[in-house]
Amino acid sequence: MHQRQKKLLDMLQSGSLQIKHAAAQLNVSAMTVRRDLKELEERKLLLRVKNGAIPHPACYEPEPVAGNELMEKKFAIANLLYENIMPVNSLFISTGTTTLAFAKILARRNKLPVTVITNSLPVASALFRTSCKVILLGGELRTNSLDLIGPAAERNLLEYQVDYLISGCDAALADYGFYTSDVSLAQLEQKSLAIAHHAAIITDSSKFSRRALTRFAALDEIDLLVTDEKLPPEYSKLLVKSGIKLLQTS
Amino acid sequence: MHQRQKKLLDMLQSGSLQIKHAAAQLNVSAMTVRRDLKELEERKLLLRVKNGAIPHPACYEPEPVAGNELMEKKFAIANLLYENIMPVNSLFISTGTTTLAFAKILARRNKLPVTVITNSLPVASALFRTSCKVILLGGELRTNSLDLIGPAAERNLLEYQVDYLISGCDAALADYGFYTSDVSLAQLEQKSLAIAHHAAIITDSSKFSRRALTRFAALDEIDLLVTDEKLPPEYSKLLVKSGIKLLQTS
DNA sequence: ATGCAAAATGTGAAAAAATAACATTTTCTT
DNA sequence: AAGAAAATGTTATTTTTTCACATTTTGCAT
Repeated sequence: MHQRQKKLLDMLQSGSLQIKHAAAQLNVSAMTVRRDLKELEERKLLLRVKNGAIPHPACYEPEPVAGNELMEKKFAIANLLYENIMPVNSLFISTGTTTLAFAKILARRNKLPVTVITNSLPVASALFRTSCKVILLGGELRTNSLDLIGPAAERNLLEYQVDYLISGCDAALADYGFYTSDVSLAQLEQKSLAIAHHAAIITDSSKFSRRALTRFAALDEIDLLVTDEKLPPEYSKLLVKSGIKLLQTS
Repeated sequence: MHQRQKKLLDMLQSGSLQIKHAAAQLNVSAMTVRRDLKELEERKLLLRVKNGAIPHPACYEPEPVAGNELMEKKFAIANLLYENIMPVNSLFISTGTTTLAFAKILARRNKLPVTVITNSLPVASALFRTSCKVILLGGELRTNSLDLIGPAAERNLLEYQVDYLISGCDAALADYGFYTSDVSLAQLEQKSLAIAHHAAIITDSSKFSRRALTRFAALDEIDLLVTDEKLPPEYSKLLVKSGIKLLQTS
């Protein structure tokens, strides 16, 4: 990396950076600074804002949001869940983009003191400075999904009890259960089922009829499923027959 | 808050927001959206970027400091520490703004696989997508300082051993020791000293001759102290006499 | 209801910033 | 040392933002 780009990152460390100021300090034209900032932004090292740049908010989302359309659907689902389970005293919110959407809705709508246990940094951060008390499981941080899994997280989990487990899934019902593509995560999900009085799964309908690596829950372990309106009827029947309360966005 | 502003925040939840798009969707002029965004930005609810806005990224930063003079000093100190202890295999990085500066330097300069244990979310997030393996202690999240303290964190800590402890302090040497103003944090710091082979404290010289609530370390428990050039000579002598290696920025 | 004041919103001009295209300088290779 | 390639600077163009002011809406007292 160019020496000058390193200096730009240095300047950024103290919070933010203005193009004019940086150009003067480095004795180059504003255009050059712009070009550097553009390159550094592409490498996810910073974020350009009007007039300059700020450090990359790496924490904020596991993935740099791609499909807004799907996200809106997820928020609708999360919102429906919120309206149907609140108020509760304690929640476990698992890792995932749909569960993160739920956390954000909780952050904005809930004014009561709720204890939230989570293994996801984005979820914890979404509840930053809200009325929620947040307990984060410890363990090894997976830096792609920004969550904590593994033996340490599982040990921590067993010290708590919650009213509701909120979880997503990568695949549903293929052979009657809920699946995730990560083995260690499945293990953690299984243990969270054990500490929760009720369990809800939120997922968009595209996950049905898919398969994924590991099953973490059988049908009768789940109390509530929230999804969108496009769920094929054969699945609805199956869910209802298994005693799962089914909610769909309209 | 105005209904429309709530809607804007809603749109933002899915990642980002474009002024034109939002104006069309809300049936108002772009100017009105701009005005709303400006107001919401002042309330720290979002960040305006070219053409729109993104959610407020400061989630993992304790304070959204911009252009802090003291911060530059902290980076100089942290940098000096980096040059003197690296390479190591494992580190415990405690919570604090100076230790966060160290984490950022580590993130940028280090290319080797280092295991970092921390109780600070900002530190964990600074090491996001680096060669470092990050272990986060579990426990209750303090949402002001974004760190984890308490019994759960302490229990977690005891399962590890590290080469170096990196810690800051709120006060130093008043009656020969290192102090913090938070009792639970002091307790955690004491335990981290027990699991570390070496201990370093990084702090600016303004902390000397101050007092703070709780002592977490005696002089002989510390191996290395890094501070700036303004440390009064009587303290240097005292430190060196206690066998502490002293480093000062120039 | 009516009129008035205050607030909110819209409009177009002006300023500022980002981009693009092109000119110039520097660096590297042979 | 020449030429190509890369980096940087300059200027023009486009886009975005801001500002000032006109218009509409809202709230409230009469």
